[in-house]
Amino acid sequence: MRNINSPQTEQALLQRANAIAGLTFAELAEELGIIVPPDLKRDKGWVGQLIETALGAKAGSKPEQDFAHLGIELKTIPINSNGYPLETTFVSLAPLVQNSGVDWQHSHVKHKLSKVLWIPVQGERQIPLAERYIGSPILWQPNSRQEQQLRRDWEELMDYIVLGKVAQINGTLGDVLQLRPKGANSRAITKGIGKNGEMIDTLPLGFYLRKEFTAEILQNFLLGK
DNA sequence: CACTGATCATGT
DNA sequence: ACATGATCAGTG
Repeated sequence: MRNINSPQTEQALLQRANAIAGLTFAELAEELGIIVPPDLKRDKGWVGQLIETALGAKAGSKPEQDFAHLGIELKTIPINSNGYPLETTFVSLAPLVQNSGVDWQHSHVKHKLSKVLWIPVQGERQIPLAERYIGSPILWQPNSRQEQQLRRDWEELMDYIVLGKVAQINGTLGDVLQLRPKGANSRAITKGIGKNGEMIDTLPLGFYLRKEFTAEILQNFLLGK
């Protein structure tokens, strides 16, 4: 696999992202010497890692933005033929303990979403993985209304966590941000706060952006907003 | 058929 | 277990 250096400026990153727009996964994978799997069933993160490699993001599991020196997080987003998101977007794990005093301004969610480079990709399963196209990049920062929506949901959801109501949490809570399981499987365990304030074993949860929210980001870009 | 809950791969 | 990258798939 060819090594690609990390872009040193936002402009250079955007230039690279624009350069791969219009390629199929097969075309980009060949350039990079990467094998395209038959489907994503056992390679759910493959598209994200393909784009990371192409744009020079460091691979790995480090808990920081993809382009920390640029303050930019990279996200691929699968869309249908109408340009509408096919999936929610994972943001970060929810802190289920040691979270008293954490406010929105210092939250992982706010930090991760402060600046995101979205790469729309074709995601419909009827299209063979190799033949799916990469779309044009969208560099996004939340506007004041979007940040207010995120903050309101984050604060509501964190209240459940801090007040020992994790057992009452489900994916229906939150207008634009939701909490859903995030782990190897339903047997995954982490520490949380119980209804009497005690430490309990519970399912790890992650913050996800609802499709309606990311759809607005993509739509605003098309409208030149 | 959209959505929530479940799941997969990999590195630390 | 937790962080990265996400999509799968049963069901209301």
